[in-house]
Amino acid sequence: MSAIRLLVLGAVRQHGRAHGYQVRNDLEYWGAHEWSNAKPGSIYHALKQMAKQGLLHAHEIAPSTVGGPPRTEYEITEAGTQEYLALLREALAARERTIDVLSAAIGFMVDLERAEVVSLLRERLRRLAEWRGAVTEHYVPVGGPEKLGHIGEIMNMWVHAADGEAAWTRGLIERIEGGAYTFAGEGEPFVGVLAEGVENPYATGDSHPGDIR
Amino acid sequence: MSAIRLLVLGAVRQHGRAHGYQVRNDLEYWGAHEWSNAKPGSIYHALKQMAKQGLLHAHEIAPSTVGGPPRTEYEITEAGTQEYLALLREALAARERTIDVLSAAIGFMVDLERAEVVSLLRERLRRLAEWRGAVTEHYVPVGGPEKLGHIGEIMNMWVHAADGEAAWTRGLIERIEGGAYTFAGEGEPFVGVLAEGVENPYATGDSHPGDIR
DNA sequence: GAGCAGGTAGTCAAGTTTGATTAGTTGACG
DNA sequence: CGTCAACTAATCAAACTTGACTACCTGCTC
Repeated sequence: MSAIRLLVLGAVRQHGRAHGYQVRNDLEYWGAHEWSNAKPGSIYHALKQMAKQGLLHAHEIAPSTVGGPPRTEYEITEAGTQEYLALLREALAARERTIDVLSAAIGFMVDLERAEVVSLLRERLRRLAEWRGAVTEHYVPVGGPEKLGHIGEIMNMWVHAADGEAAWTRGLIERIEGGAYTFAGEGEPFVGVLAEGVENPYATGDSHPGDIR
Repeated sequence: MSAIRLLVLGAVRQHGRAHGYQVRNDLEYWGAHEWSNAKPGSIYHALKQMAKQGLLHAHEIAPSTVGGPPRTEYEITEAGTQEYLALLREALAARERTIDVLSAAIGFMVDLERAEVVSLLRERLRRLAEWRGAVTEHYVPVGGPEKLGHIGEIMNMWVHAADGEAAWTRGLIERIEGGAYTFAGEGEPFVGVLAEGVENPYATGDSHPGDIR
């Protein structure tokens, strides 16, 4: 799974109704162009594709207000909401290799309820542990580990990565159980999109740091 | 950069001359189908593409020995070797987000000289530190970090990941400087491909662990 | 001796991603 | 008043990836 569908669905959903450029702006606001494949082409493609699949409803808008090319506004459908929640849950629980899907999922996690997020993160821990076991047990050749030579460093790296991720996940669980943040059904949600007409303080300025991706 | 070009170039190079199925088998032997996008389609595509670009030389082989579809054997060109080494160096030095490129690079690192590998890994450390600084400094909003809400967890995750990677990299540098493994120009190289006719002890058996990718 | 599991070698269509490019509008400056 | 830079909005071709599929042969079993 790439992060793009999750990001686009999440953006459209928070707006209620949004056209491609708005989505694109939100993703830039979130810094997604730095840590995911959120290029214009991918975003517009994802919108069209998901409209074709019935996850979004496309409204053709007359090219009225500012001129320029005709715009299409999208609205999330019931099927789209289901898909969004499914992607989000899977992203939180999966032992993902890429940081982009997990980043997106953390950004959207407050769309779920507190208890569910905790249980998804626990599932993540379980899968990390399972994988760690599989790597250490399964990839050791018959003649003992020393037969592996430098190849053993690959497994070492994986185990290291799994341990690091697990530690971070445990920390996050603790903070969430400790009452941090505001989740679904707990009142005033966190506002994560740009209001129309507000400038983006995190825009892709020249001063921005080395390519984060 | 995806890992596939590096993997395919490395495989062809170790064989001297190889056809698609042989490359495919090597990658499976290395477990690459578990942690990279090394599907048949991608492999054959990469071979053709790189032949078109002059990185590989394609020899058409009569469909002689066993029947079946006509095979093409590939040989790495001078340009291909240059590209391979460039990809390898970049993969070792880059603060990569994906584990697949780095896994491949670790597998091939002994094709370089010991001193160079160490210096590339130091460069990697430098870039990790730079990135860490950029994340902590740049992504803090005007009103202080508490304004970030749960979004701050994303940066927290990145910092965690960077620290973990740096720690592992330092460990690897230490082991290499301590004399571990056999690098280019140090005699008998490590044999990393299957000889023709030898069965693969790590084949995709049913007993293999949960999807590692 | 029919047929079926499995190995060998590769192709293909559909979907996705990338990077460049188009095309119009607005603001700013000399 | 022209024109140049930047913004808004989107498209396109080319490349890449995916998962399923073709086709052929060998060995084994019922």
